[in-house]
Amino acid sequence: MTTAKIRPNYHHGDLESALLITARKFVKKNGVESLSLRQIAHEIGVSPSAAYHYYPDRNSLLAALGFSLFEELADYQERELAKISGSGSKSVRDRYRTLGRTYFEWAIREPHFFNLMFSDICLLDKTFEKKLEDSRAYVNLNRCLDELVSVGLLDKKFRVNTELLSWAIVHGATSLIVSGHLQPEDYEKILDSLDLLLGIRK
Amino acid sequence: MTTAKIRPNYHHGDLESALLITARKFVKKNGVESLSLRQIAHEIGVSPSAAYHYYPDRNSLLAALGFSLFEELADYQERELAKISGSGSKSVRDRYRTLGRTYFEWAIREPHFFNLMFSDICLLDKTFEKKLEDSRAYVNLNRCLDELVSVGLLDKKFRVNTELLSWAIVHGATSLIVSGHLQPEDYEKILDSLDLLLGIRK
DNA sequence: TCCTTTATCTGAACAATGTACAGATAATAG
DNA sequence: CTATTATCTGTACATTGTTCAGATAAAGGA
Repeated sequence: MTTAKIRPNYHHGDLESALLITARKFVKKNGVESLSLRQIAHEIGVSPSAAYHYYPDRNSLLAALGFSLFEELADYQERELAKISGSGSKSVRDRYRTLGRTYFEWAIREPHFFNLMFSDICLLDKTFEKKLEDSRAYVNLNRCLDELVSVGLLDKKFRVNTELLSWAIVHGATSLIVSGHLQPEDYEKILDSLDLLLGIRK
Repeated sequence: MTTAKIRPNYHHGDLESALLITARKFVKKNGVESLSLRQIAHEIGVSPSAAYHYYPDRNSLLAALGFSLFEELADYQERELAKISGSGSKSVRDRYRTLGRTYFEWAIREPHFFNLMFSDICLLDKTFEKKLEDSRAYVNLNRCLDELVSVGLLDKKFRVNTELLSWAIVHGATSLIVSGHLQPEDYEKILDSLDLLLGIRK
């Protein structure tokens, strides 16, 4: 339970994370455009300008939110990965599929989050570029591809930028579906088309 | 009475397309967020509310702009396609590559356009879904894939949803690069990785 | 030609927004 | 207990999207 504050006005106590949590709720429901700093401040119970002590402007708050959403996605992916035990050929393949499936499903479930994460709002945060190699989702993908090699499902000489290709396919399908240019059922079609080309039978 | 009627303020003549043209200029320069109906109206020389005679709100103007940008992209693609003559194996393969390359290059050159086209602003226009089959870019892609089959570069039995797969790969790579999560040089890496998997040598 | 109708645009107004800034208030350190 | 610092308020300003009554020009009919 939260600590009972005698004075909820001055010194909120944890305004910085309260701003993030409330912003998350607003974006989740109505998307980035509808987010209003004043509404957030009102909901928390602080003055409209209180947020400026933690974030220089509206976009900075949104960027911080976007950054945290990458962690959320990785959390979800790792939770789903954990459900698959073993290191056999079938398990590794399942894990590889799961990485893509979770990416897609998460975006379908929270399209507003997905749009924020890949909008130019999160672009101004230059730390993103450096963080790519350290991104948990990216690390998990690379590890999974290495497992595919070690288990004999992917020849070592073919493992050249396969993490980029995998990401591009899953992200492309997801993005086109989230933006309404393709239908949700097209996700499976796209992966099946690739499998067919690669000579993989289900 | 206040404004001099020397200049034809009333009845601009072609305000609807002037709005589109000016909106295009603003989005091209600073993106969707920065677009202001009042600035547009001021630049054209009409009152702030003049636009509402042609578009019910700001997003409708942006959606109309986004729609026209799909045509612009198709124009550019067809112009580049026209530079490649012949129906031989090499020409067809060149055309296929060109479709992807132009998609990517266009997005890199006009990232704000690309973002608008695949934003949820252009989602509310329900006509988009129906127009997919009629979209020139989509038609060109399908035609090109059929040519790949007829020229022997793609076995007929593998041509299942390959247009969706192709689009997803190119769009995914492009989107990740435009959003700053990958670098421009990754586009070639991704296509090369696919070629390697498919056993295609350059 | 004059009159009526219709399409097009203006002007003023309103509520909401992001943001800046001076000062009030509470927590903290000495 | 006092001085300092971090945190938040209150006010203010410019800008925005949008509405709406009415002005103006164009078009059509007599």
